[in-house]
Formats: sequence, C-alpha cells, structure tokens
Amino acid sequence: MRPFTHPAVEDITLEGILHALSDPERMAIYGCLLNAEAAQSCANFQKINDRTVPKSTLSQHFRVLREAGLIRSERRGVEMLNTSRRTEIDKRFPGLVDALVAAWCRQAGKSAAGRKRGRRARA
Amino acid sequence: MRPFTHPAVEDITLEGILHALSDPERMAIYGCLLNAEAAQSCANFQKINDRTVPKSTLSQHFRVLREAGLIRSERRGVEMLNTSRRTEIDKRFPGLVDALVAAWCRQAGKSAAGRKRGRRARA
DNA sequence: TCCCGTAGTTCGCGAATTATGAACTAACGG
DNA sequence: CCGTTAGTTCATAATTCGCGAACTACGGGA
Repeated sequence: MRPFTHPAVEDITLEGILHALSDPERMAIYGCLLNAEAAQSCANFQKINDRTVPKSTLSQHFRVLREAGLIRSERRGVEMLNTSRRTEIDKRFPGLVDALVAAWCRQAGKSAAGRKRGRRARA
Repeated sequence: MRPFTHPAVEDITLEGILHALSDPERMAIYGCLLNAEAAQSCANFQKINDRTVPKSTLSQHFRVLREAGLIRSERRGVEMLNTSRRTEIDKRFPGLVDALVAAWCRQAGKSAAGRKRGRRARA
C-alpha cells in the first residue's frame, strides 16, 4: 500500500479541481468536509444522497479529491481522517471555493449552509 | 443534421459546467468567447495553445459547451457563430463565472485579462 | 503472540466515455 | 450545377470509470 500523495499548493490545477468536483458525489463529500468541525473518516460517507456508495468507489472518490489537492487524508489508527485543504486552495485560487459552494447550494435549493456556525433549518 | 439544443437556464447544472470546463481546451475556448467583442466561429479555434485541434474534436468541444449551457451557437451562412451565455449563467450561479475565469487567469499567470474593453498587451 | 474485526486500498474487467480520421451535409459564390 | 468552406456525424480505437472480490494495515483481546 503506497503512501498517500498530496500535491504541493503550487501544483494544484484548476483542471484537477473542476474534474474532481464535476462528480456530484465528490462535490457532496467535499461540501461536507468544508463545513465539518472535525476531520471525517471515509466511513461517514457510505451513504450519499440516499445512495449506498460501494467501498471501492468511495476510495476512488477520496483519491481523486486528494490528488486534486482539495483534501488531506491521514491515517489515524484503523481509519482515515480527511480534512479540506481550504485555506491553501483559497491562497492559490482566491474566491473559487466560495463560488463553487455557493453554486452548489443554490442548485440544491439550500441557502449557503453551515458556513456560519451551521444554523439549522426549522422543522 | 439535427438542430442544436440549448438548455433552458433553469436546466443548467453545476455538474455540467464543471465537467465542460475541466478540459483545458474547452476552458480556453470559453475564456476567449467571454471576452470576445463579437461572436466567434469555430474555425477561430483550430489552434489552441499551440496544438492543432482536429475538426471533429473541436465540434465535440463546442457541443459539450453548448449542452452545458455555457455558450449559444447559431448558424450564420456557412459558419457557426458562438457567444457566451454569460448573463444567463450569472443569473443562475452568481459569481461562478468570475471565480472560474479568475482562477484560470491566475493559473496561466495572466492578470484577469480583457474584461474591460480588451486592452491589448504591448508588443 | 496469534487471531479477529474494522477501515480502507488495490486488482481486474466489463461498461461508459472520449478522441479522431473518414465520410457526409449545408450554405454560399460563381 | 460544381467547387469551396465550415462544420457534423459515424465508426472505432483508446482511455477512463465503477465496482465486486481479494488484499493490507491497524488495533484489541485472550
């Protein structure tokens, strides 16, 4: 099992980011990681959008996100802890993540959720 | 030859846009259309980035951009005139195009060129 | 120490997508 | 009509993707 490869900030490409996020499941994962308070294990995403994502597919999704430079993954015991590399991306492409998330929320009919201390929709 | 299909604004998806622009040649085409003063024919893009793009491939690129809702194509005599659907996209996903173009320019080392009456680089 | 369960990775291969040369179509201009 | 220009469609080779099955890594008992 080869160790993970995380690209350096300056090697992150727009192309890679767009490709990674052009898959709705990956976008959902990334969106979650963005407004998660703590690192998330892969297992937390076995269900996305009412679909059960096969383990191997999930693993690929994380690999694509990782190699695009969007997330950082680190082994912690038996699980992988994933966090977004948001501040780094913001440095390289200021405003990009914001715009993507905003568009994603708008399409899903959500208001730009979670950014400010996750106010929850009322029942 | 079937007539072109342009999605309605409300049918434009983020997924489609990201997929379309995750190809550097398509991003280059779209970037050009964005700050072109007049509609551009496909033939203007037979060379992208020092590569000669085959006609059939070019045609596909334009189809992908069109079906993603990013551009509008219309036959004018023997050629196709292409324009960006920017204002429509801006309505659906405010700020998205700006952010994408900014990121693209930044990666190419250009300053956000052309927006205001295409000032030309000096020789 | 050895075995087990959990979490995730890698392999392999069928399915889907993409790239592109070749053939085709549409719109003019003589 | 014929030729030219501009672009589309078709066929197929090459690439990428999705996912089940097998594998690896780690931690926890007994």
